[in-house]
Amino acid sequence: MSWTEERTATLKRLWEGGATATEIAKELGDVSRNAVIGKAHRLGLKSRPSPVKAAEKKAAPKPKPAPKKKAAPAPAPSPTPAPAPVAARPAPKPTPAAPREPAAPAAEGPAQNSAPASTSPRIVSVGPGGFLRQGPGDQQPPIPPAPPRRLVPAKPDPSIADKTSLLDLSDKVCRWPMGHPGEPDFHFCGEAVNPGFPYCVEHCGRAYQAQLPRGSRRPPPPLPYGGPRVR
DNA sequence: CCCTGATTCGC
DNA sequence: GCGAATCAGG
Repeated sequence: MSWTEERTATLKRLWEGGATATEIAKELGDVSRNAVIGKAHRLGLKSRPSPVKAAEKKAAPKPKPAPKKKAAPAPAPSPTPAPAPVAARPAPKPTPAAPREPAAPAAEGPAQNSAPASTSPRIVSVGPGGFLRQGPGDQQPPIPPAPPRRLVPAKPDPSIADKTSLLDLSDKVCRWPMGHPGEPDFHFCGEAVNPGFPYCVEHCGRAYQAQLPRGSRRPPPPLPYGGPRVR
């Protein structure tokens, strides 16, 4: 297997979605965990909470020798002592007081909302999944929109004749994806939307998770697809 | 031991 | 560019 456009996109989506390299490899199939990691790095994605990261200590008693396995190059003792490597390390100082840009809200993904907005939220009611339901004249979504990822056009297939295809989407029907893109039966929910949301009431509950108190957060943000079947 | 991601390096 | 082998932390 090669890294096609689609496989690469899937890798990127899953990687950024927090899936482990093993999970991604399993999902993609025909690739090893190492392949996934290697590809991810080549793509520029990198560094999600990794176990081996604390490679920084004031006192570094472990300079990490040369565990070269193959073609161990000779130390090459140069005749010249090569002294005075003066400006070796300027000690990069990345400006600790990095000022936050005025606005850079991650508009998608499991946004970890922080500020609890102390002012009264004017909540009308709360939906099944804990999302905030709004009144008609109150059209400011309290939660960043567009949780779902990209919509992939499903091939015209007779098996989905009765299903809601990409072309059937409108502002009135639930856009929640059912199944995985590319699969023959991939379609959309199609139920009547919860007013003010792109999804029906049921899927609003999945798309908009209630902001739980710190410490009681559930790790796996339920993505529309990309992992084990969600339906 | 298991898991994880990071890195290297021959291909 | 790819990924097995290896390293290294939890």
